[in-house]
Amino acid sequence: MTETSVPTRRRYARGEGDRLRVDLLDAAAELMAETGTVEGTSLRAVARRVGVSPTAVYKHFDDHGQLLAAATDHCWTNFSTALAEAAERGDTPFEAFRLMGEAYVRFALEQQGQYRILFSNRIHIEGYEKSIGETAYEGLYELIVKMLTELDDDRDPWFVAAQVHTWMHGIVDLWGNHPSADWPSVPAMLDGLSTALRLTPPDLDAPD
Amino acid sequence: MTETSVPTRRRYARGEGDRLRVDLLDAAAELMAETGTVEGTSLRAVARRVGVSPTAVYKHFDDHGQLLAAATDHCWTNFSTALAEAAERGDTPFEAFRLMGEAYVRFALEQQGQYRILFSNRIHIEGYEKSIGETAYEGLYELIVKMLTELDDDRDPWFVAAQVHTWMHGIVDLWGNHPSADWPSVPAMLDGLSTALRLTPPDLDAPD
DNA sequence: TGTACATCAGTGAACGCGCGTTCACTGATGTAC
DNA sequence: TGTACATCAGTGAACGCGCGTTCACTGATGTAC
Repeated sequence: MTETSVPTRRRYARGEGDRLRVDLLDAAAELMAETGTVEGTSLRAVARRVGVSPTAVYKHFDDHGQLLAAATDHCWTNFSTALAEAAERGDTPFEAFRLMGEAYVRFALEQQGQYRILFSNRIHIEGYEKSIGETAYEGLYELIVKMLTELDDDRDPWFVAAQVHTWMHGIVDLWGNHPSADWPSVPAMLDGLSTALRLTPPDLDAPD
Repeated sequence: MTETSVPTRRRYARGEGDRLRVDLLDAAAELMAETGTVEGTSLRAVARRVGVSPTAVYKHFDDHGQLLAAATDHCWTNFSTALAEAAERGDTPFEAFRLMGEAYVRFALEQQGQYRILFSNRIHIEGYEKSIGETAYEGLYELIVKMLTELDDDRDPWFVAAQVHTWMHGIVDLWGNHPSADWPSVPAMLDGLSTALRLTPPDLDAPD
């Protein structure tokens, strides 16, 4: 049990050495996701998973911190992509909003480790100043502008976006960290959010 | 710089040895709060801060995990107390709700480390199964029951409590983890929450 | 077509460190006689 | 009032471990001549 069993890796051909960089990032993201902590992900463990000596990491990253920072960026890309793809499948902004919400919850629950790394882990790595997932946030902002327009609603879309984002984060983060507690269902909470923030299609608002 | 400088601690008198237990819990909570991680808080560091040898810890805790678990409970108590005290200062349930909300945000921002430990850190310590801060949650639940009664509102208080809690958590957690992002102000978000969830005093609801 | 050589993709041993834990101990102090 | 002793509140050295990082190296491979 717990054999070392290096997966008999073949070295990359001459000129393809940069591919190891990607392998290291994937492995680091996996490990960070499994343990749920960034700082607890050791350089040696990442190298071990790829099947390479710890020294090889230094060919691609200055030090441990740079490896972690790059791997964190890797997770941001995964998250933004998932949300953008979901939103694209909606025909109306309201549908897109709902699909995006479901994708958000799905990513947070299925890729719990990655989500935690992005939103529930303060990362203090020297030189790493990446702000909150901007691509994803811009997509949400645009959706909200469209919905408010259709609703003839003059609320500040930036404020509403902050409301949506904080609430969504609270839902999935508390659920992720306290799965045993007795929470309402996901659809119920998403419905509740749309209703409370008045982000439902116009025809459903009529019989108020 | 970074001198060892043991603070010339005097050993506790005979019969008072249990006080070291409390000292260790305080130091552990402090360290956990400073670094923001539970697992990263070493037994040796806790002992060092108290001014005692690592071995002394074993007189009061079975092992490293038990120390961390007990220190986490310590933080729960601090949090629940802060919220309960704030709520008591309100004359109406609506006032109490607002005060509790402000206390929640204050605790989360001022005692950021402690807050993170409670809500943003999954703790996997064998034998530690403490669920989410029940005392604090019961206080919130009761407040919501009172408010809904005064408002003649037949919503499920348990569902509304979950809405409030998830949203509050999302607000402070995102702010804590991404302080550089451009968020609305605390009072604005709290007002927005009360309004969206219709938890404002009855006389303010009239001119709808 | 052959061969010397620079380059590339790594390796392996070693370092000093802090860690959790165990073991045998020490020295002050209250209590029994 | 005196003293032996059990108890209590700790200590100090040692262990094996995984860590980040450094250093000198190795062996395959494409390229220049």
